[in-house]
Amino acid sequence: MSKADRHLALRESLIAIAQATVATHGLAGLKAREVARAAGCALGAIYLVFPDLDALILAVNDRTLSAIDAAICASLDCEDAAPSETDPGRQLVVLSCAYLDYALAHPRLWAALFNHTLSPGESVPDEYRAHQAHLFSYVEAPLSVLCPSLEAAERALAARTLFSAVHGIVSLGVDQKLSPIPVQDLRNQLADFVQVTAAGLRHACLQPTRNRP
Amino acid sequence: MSKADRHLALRESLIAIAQATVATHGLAGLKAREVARAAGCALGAIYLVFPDLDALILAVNDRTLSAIDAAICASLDCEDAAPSETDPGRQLVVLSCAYLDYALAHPRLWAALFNHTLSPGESVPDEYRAHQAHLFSYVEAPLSVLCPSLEAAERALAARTLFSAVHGIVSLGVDQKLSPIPVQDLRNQLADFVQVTAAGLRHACLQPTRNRP
DNA sequence: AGACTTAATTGAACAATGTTCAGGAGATTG
DNA sequence: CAATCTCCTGAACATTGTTCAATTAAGTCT
Repeated sequence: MSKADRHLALRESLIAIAQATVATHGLAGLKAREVARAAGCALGAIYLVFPDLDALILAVNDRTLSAIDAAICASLDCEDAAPSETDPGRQLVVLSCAYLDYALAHPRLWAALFNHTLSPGESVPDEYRAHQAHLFSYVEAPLSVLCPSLEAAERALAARTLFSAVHGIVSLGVDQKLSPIPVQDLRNQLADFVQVTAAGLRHACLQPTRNRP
Repeated sequence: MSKADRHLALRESLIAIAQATVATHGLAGLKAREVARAAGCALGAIYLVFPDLDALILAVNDRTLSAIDAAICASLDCEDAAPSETDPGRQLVVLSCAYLDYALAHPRLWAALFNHTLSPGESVPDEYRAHQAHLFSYVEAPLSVLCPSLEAAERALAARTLFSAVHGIVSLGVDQKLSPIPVQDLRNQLADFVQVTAAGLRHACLQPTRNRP
């Protein structure tokens, strides 16, 4: 086994262990010594693969983004016995619920995406950004049906906004600091909200009168 | 000066110093020794006033919630030369923009509200929860005009959902991990989004057909 | 006022953490 | 086999939050 191979194998091992740790104990439960022990390597070996623990967390988050992407993709495909859902509003509801479902199923991995604040001066890798953009792109398809008149740049912006709104509902819905809300209520609120917003969007794009303060 | 007074004075001092520190350096910049030095007290004195640093952070966050409340209240009152804005959609836009403006003006204090995850087993104080509920209540007034048919509980839930959506747009709008978006674009997106959703809500509440997956 | 008791406050010590780097272990070469 | 070089180790360091024995201050009684 070559040096590069060992390097890669250790990298994989560390990411897998960190992922499992974050999934069960959250970001705060990730300790360098624990990871090293679980991986069967020396403490310092971590720093031969990652510049610091932040980079390891970033790698875990990258995996999480992939998993969310896969979950959303799957929700679009199988789509509960109705093979081709063509109503864009309903499509957006399906997307949103898939996002919510992932957050509920893997709350700590999901939280790690947003709780982790990178050290000052550091910037996220391009691949990470690409993953985020890919998630937004799922929103763009129904949006272009809803509002065909939008330019590409406008549509991208609107997709980001809509995604952010859904994220906010999910985020504060599962937040421990807010009064807890029953899961079914949360799901209903999210679905209704997306449906209403889709209806509003369809209507607004036919007669685009903008009212800004 | 009685014991209780000194206690209270030190408490005030610690909160003020912590607030200033978080405002300039973020949550991660809050160090027990720094705070003690700035307050002119011993390291251990902090723990005579707060059980741990988390409690101090919670106190700072409580102040931030008050400040946001005040900012939102002010935005409703002064309302750019138009003394009585009666359109509920516009009212919601004003509220949202006030929230965005606070986040932009005090990004680190605002981020501290959501980045801080409380230790397992601990729960937030009731006063904190009351502050959050009060923020939601601002949304309820326009909402009850938009959808008069809603029950009180439904309206409270809807207000929470709408607040969460706005929060999400603001949150991901200022997030360093997403590609940066010009402030003016963000403001426009937020205003348009709220307006569109308000229109959708008004329409949906006249003929409440719910479509859930 | 002075001696004694009680309470409040201190900051050195502790434990837990991320990160580094002098040195050792093992492979490669002459 | 010695010399050299590469890779890896884990003890040591710096920085944290938190505690608690020791010290100082406050109060009380005669």
